[in-house]
Amino acid sequence: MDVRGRSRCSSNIQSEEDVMGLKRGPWTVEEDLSLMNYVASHGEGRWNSLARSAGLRRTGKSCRLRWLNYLRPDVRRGNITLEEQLLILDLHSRWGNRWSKIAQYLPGRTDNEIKNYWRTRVQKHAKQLKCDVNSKQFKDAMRYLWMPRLVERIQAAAAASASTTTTSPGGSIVATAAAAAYKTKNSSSSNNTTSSCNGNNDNGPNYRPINGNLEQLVLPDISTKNNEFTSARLMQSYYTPENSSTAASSDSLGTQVSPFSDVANPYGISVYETPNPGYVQANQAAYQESSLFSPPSECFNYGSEFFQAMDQNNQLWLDSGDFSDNLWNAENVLYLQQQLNSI
DNA sequence: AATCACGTCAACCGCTCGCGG
DNA sequence: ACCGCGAGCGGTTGACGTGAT
Repeated sequence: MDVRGRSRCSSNIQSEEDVMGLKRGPWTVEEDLSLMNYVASHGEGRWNSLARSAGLRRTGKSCRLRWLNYLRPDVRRGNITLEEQLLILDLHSRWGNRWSKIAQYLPGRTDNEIKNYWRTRVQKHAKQLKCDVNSKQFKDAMRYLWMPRLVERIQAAAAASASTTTTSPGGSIVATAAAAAYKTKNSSSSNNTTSSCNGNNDNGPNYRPINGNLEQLVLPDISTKNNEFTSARLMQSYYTPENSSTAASSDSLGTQVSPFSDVANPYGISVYETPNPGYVQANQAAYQESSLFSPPSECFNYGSEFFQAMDQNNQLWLDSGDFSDNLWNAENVLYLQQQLNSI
């Protein structure tokens, strides 16, 4: 349990809330248990009345947030994996700050967590490079430098994992999907590369297997609420349980046990099970075509020089330890700054 | 040991949207 | 068409942790 002692509320608001009988700030264990027990027996929704009925001196908003971001059984905690980083970068390039939409493709991760990751990690790197996180330069640096390196790291980890027959921690997203989408997008329409960040391209990711081993990897549209069941079934067909390398059957829909439940439930209480949002596993081979991340030269006029220079600097991208930290070390940042400034 | 600076992330805020009356 | 309410979303805040000095 990681309830920190916070009292961030101003004294004025605090006193008003006290008058109203409402509590703010960090949740106590007792409050968590009350909320979990109530949701377990009555389900989610109608948060204001839920708060009252459960005897919680909290706003409905607060209850909803606490449940969604912390108490939900399938909330996944821990570091953002390389695969998840790749997905976040890719999906953010498509949708921008649509955190909840991005979170839909990272099972167990909340929009809040993804948002925090973006602000604390990605924006920090943009700051280091002295360019705006929304600038084309930074986006291209992500797309053609950061993400390819992430893919390489994922491949290396997968190879190492295969050789030692260990499994990926936490059954995390097998995010070759993002790279597969990359491949598809970059090879089919180079213009998308530069237009996908403005919100016009609001289609769902079109993750397809490059090698064709999997029958279908087009991620279904999960944004439509009135076809939730259909979407769930579709996604279930892409769902890959932890430690499995093949797509799972959809027969267990509705009784799917979250692969993350062991680490997600802070109190070890099984509240209820929901159809687990599926996720895509594309074949690792999707990455291995040499032209995968070659920047389409027509998309941005500095591409060839920028990236040839990168390729020529053999030492620059040699990674050890944490990928992102290594990639963005002082030397690399300086080099990137020089490249960006020369554009 | 004390202090400072910075990163992390849970929680709150304000706003928008959708729905029912 | 309008209104009120609940739900959800993105942005922001600030307490806490941790490493550096």
